[in-house]
Amino acid sequence: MVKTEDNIESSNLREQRLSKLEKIEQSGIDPYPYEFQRSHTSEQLLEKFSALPDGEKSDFIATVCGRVHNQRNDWMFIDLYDEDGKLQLFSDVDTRSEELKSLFHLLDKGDYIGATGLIRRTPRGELTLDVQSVTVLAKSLQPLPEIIEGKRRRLGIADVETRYRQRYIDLIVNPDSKERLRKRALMIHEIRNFLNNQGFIEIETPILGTEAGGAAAKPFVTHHNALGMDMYLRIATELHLKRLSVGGFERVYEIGRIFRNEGISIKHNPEFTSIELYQAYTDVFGMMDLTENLLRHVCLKIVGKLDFEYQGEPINFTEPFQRISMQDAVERVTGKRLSGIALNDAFEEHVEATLIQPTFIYDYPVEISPLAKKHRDPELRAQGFVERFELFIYGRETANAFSELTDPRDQRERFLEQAKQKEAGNEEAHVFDSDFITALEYGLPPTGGMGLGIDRLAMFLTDAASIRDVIAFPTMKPLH
RNA sequence: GCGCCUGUAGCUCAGCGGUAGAGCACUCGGCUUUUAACCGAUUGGUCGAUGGUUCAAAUCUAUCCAGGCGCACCA
Repeated sequence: MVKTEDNIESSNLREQRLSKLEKIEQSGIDPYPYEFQRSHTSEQLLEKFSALPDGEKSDFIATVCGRVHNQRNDWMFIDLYDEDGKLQLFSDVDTRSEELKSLFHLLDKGDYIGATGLIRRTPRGELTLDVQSVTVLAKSLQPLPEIIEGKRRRLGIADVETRYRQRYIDLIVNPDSKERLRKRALMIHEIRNFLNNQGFIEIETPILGTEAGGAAAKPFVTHHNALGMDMYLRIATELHLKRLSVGGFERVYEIGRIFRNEGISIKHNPEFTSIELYQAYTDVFGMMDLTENLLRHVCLKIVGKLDFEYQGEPINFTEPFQRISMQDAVERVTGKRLSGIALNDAFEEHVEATLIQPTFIYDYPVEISPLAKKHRDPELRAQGFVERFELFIYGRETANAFSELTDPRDQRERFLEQAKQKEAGNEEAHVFDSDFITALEYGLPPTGGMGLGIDRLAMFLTDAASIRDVIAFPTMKPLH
């Protein structure tokens, strides 16, 4: 137990801070006030006074606010952070008012404060606000984590579990984490921009449904009490979006959350974000061009150029993406010309991991493509190929597209085949969606469709090793 | 689901059968126009949980909990 003159009695940092909080209240200050008017953000001040020479004072009074990240020399120097960045505050110990003295005594790193004062630049070149008054904006009861990096000590956290479970701490202390989420948001914004500018419309389709179709995956099951029935979280947006195509939306897409009841890994989170888009009167090759253009656009906006490093590996979007058929790709490595499931297995085993630079692999076996149109080339059609591509980057499947199957008779057969597999025990076989077939019977025009994992794209563009780094609150087991 | 590794102070870690340690943070004092400020002192822990072995367990062991990585499944 610590016994001080101020009678702060505690064996616990939180208790200490609680005690300070009470003292702030007792002095008539609201530690959790309702609003605050600032005159500038840190970034605005740095910009406004970029020409102020070292050691010069301005005659400008500003009011700023943010979180105290560090304090030196008995609150003489304070690093105040807002969303834009840092501004240093200065308060001379000798000339400090009594109120300020006692207030600083009750503040801690992590507290939110506002401050008003004259702007100057120190002889060492740091833009600084000479504190005249301080407002408490939120007392922080929890100490912020710090790490030692070589000789440098800084706010930070090494424990990845805490970073994911308590993302707010991660965001406070790790600028990189905040930047990643910012870039992800910008990326999604730019995808929408790109598509909206080409006449696409975004329509939301159901997440909750009576069956989960459109992909081969196990769904999450939930229950609707009033209807007295189990319902499923969607595993794809495909079948609903194509119904919209039937309805006459010629360019439609949805960016939304998908749920798949599968394992968790560095590349998999049970809920993730996909984009699927459908464009009438085009085919799988139209989708290749669109995908390539979309990725270039987004890369340029997020990274600022068309090449970047992912986990130390240079990735280049400058050149036209390579395009090679699955048969050719496999033959090049194994010398064998295969088809069907054997082809796909050989591809996954021998080729996939080698596709570091963006590569479109096209012409897929019909067995694993129940929603794609049979190949227009009679020979390839006879060998059981459909018009489909997947885009690989860094050995990972990044996008998936077809000439959409529009013949309701063929679609019925494909679904029947899937139903057989389901009966044979394949939990992940597609469900038979009879209303979808009815929709096709009303007529789906020739359509190209493409799907892309937003999280995985965000990983590439922000050089994130784990999908959890680009998801604000990744799925975690509860503690106890 | 399987395999390997990890869990000790607020943070980062050492200790690996014999009285729980270090640096930083916190608190106090000194000094101060600093940016890891500096100097000194104090404080702080049911060693992830529960059993077992032992005179003695943070240490050995079993089970469980949580996490990381790899494999499998998948996007």
